[in-house]
Amino acid sequence: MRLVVARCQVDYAGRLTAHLPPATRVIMVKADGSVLVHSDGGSYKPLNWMSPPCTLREGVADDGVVEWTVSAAKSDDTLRIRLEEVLHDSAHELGVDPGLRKDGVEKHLQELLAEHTTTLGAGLTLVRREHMTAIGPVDLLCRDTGGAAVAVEIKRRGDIDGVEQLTRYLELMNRDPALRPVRGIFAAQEIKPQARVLAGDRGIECVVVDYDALRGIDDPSLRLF
Amino acid sequence: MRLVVARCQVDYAGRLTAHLPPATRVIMVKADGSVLVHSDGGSYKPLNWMSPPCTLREGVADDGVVEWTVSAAKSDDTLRIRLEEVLHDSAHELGVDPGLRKDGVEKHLQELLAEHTTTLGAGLTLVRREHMTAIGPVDLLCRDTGGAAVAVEIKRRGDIDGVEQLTRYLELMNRDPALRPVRGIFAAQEIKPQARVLAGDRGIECVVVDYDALRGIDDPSLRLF
DNA sequence: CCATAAATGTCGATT
DNA sequence: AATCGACGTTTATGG
Repeated sequence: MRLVVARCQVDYAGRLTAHLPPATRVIMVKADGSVLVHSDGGSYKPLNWMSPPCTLREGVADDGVVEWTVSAAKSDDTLRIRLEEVLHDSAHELGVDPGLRKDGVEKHLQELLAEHTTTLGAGLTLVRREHMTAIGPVDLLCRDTGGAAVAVEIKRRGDIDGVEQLTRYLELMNRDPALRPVRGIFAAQEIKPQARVLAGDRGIECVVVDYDALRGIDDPSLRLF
Repeated sequence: MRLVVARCQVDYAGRLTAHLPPATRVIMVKADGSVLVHSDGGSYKPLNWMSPPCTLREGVADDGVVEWTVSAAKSDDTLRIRLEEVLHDSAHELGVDPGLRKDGVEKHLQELLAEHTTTLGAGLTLVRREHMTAIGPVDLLCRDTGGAAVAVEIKRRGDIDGVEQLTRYLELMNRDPALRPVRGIFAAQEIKPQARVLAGDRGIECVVVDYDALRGIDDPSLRLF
């Protein structure tokens, strides 16, 4: 890992073209050759970058300024960095990273809801998780007290896309005489207004689920701090 | 901007929980308090991070190890970094960045296609760009040689979402007696097979557009290098 | 300020 | 390798 702080100008040409006027920035060159140009604000996204696999070639422009040309290996994407004034330049041996362990995403929410289907509606019972259809798996297939099938789509954030997805499943499942009629439930920690409206128009019920309550907010073993 | 290279352990708790075992990494602390933890590989996304607005508090753990606690201002997201061994620590004044200029995204593609509607189909003429409907603007509204309305949805990458979007517009527009019948064209630089199949099923025509050809690939003033 | 759509999205899983 | 869906998405844009 090489860290450079420099007054620089950057140009990118690839899927789009982009230009950064001269200013002082941090340039990160990773062991795999990838390059990140960061400013002192914004969030984790660099102003400009080149993803691996790529190669860095150091050269000198016509006016004598040091210039890096970073070229992608598979496409003709190119990043050109003019280093007008280098304020810091250091290299560091980092080694291979053991990587990140995650917990708490949609899969976990699905597991919890599968075990607590009544959260979605009184009397609902689970038939199976990941019920397969021709166009993909439905998160939960349930039956209500009347024995009718209920397809459940689970999202962390209930967006319009999720409603469309569930609509496609329902359309398909309702062609199956063995299942018909199938109604839909759209379950999420948060449901966007537009998604709610579309769901209503499609006769799909919306349920907002409380992840922390399901997980058991009082269980101290699940809290890090 | 502060740059720290250190053997560290990181824990995040917020919308999910995540853990990084001890290893040497680069930690970037930006002027706005945001923190990025980078390894020596991967792409531009940090292993862990905290977005602004947030505050960094430096403390010492029970075992004497220096520990940073970064807390988000608006949520209770927390990032905890145990600095087991600091190999490098430097601070740099960067100043405000003038920002990025971009060119070549969807809007530009839409401008180009608006001026060259025949690329989408022989005899097509433009009625207007950004034709407003109750659920949002249709990229292009055209008429064909027979005078029938044609709604065009433009994407850089033609995905299933875009087909769904156009479908919603068409459904709505076909309820309008003044426009009916309206057919659809899905235009993109690249169209995914699944999107193509769905479009076919909906009676929507797919057109792959060559951005470079439209822009005029031979115009040297548009080439950076 | 809230809501939605785009992104040089990135990332992981699965075909 | 290609495709698909999720993401602590982030970021820009319009109401």
